Amino acid sequence: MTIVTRFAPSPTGLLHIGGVRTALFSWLYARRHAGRFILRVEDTDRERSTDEAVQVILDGMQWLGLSHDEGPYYQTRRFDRYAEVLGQLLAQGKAYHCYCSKEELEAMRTLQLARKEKPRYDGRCRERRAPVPGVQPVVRFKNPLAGEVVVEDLVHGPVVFQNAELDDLIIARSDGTPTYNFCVVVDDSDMNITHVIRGDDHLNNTPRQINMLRAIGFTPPAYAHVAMILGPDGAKLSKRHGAVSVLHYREQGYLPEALLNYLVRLGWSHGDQEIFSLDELVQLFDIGDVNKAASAFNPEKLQWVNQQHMMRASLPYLAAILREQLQRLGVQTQDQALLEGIVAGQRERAKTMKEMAESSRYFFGADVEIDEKAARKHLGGEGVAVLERLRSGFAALTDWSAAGVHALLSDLAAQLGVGLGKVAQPLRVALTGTAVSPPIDATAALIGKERVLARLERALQWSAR
RNA sequence: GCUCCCUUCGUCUAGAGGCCUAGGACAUGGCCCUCUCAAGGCCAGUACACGGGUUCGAAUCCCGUAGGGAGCGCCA
Repeated sequence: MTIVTRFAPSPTGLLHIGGVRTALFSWLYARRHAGRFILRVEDTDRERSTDEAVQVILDGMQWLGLSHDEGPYYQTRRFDRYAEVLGQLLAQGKAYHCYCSKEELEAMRTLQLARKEKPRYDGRCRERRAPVPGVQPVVRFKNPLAGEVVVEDLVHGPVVFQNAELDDLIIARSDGTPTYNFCVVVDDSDMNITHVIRGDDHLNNTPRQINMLRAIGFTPPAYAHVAMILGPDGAKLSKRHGAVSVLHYREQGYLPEALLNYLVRLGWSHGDQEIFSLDELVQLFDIGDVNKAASAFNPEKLQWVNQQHMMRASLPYLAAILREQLQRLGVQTQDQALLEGIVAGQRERAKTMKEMAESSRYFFGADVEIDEKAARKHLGGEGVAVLERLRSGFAALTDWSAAGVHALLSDLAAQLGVGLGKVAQPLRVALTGTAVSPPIDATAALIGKERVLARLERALQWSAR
């Protein structure tokens, strides 16, 4: 049997990391078993669904590389099909029209709550024969009255629900449009979904869906309900710390494979391994190994994971991302060698590609902005003499490479009888404007002789002012 | 209120009765390396929610309690 999973987000809010994680689990499970992965947009709530949210889902999935084999399907384009199944259920007496008014229903609920009962529809229209004039009825599914439904959940194990706890839910509104639970059931059945992997907020819906699935003659799929992601404070994820569009992470300079790696480790592990390539995940992931408990989102660890991936990624790949990030800062460049050189020098001192771009501005443009504090510390006093010696030394340097620069610096330090730091720091401030950069020999090599000499000159001017 | 779910370091997790005086990772502190900052290496502290059982033996099994979460919509 071919494994078929799906990711079925509703575009009523922007796709965030919680959704991404369930998408990832579904995708991984399908890939792991050489199955199919379907993308389905559950947009039946026309009031709250937005085109922007749909776009974020599409763009986000693409950025992350979570490719689908089918779809995207849109529920709003399948209304004819839902109407067809609805008609069948009605004809077979498995669903019925309910003429209760919202007021009537509301009264019923408050009464039940007052009696400390679980609010539920009492089925008063179940056996009604005659329509009520002037009332557009809703359609309710006739849920079994007795017995139990067992959800064989892949992460929770068997979960038992009593049918007596369930009521006859509305599957079509009075305007004829189908509701969520019904659409899901028809879709999962039509699309031959074998494994439903979703948030555990749906666990309570599952017995109803199983009953409906059986009513339309489909063997229910396997289910796996995964816990949600909490904010760093352990509370529900909010806009403050992560309930933002996934694309936000792209803007912030995170690598898609790093985000995925971080997310998969929330509730899943493989021994002591922390860093995984996507291929490894496809090999190792199993939905049955996922934890039951919710986990908190930890931005620091995400950063660490991101840097680990940066240190492992290829130079050309990172160079392309760095170029995009630089563009956001208004720096345009096509110099591939320079970009790769920067990546090589910066990737172990930046947590994100955005941070790398921000701390690499001195590789571009003619001048650098000199940081006052760093300049005061390194460009004054004995630094001046160092800078002057450097100026003449560099002017005469023919081997313009990191090794060549390094040789010059060590010689100078030896001549002056000081440590390398006494030479390197003034030079660093002169070249980068700051006291922090990749190794100064490599940095100087990347910046180039012409600009190095110009910046040395300018630093000397700063000292003399 | 009712139903369902969850509970190991601050955080992510390992752990499927003896290997656990509970392992790894992030974060934190210290040391080392070092031209800066990092990266890397080493070291340190901090956890089995609580209470009862079962057992020669429990983080692991059972039962309660507490705490947290979800659902109970003509929302998805």
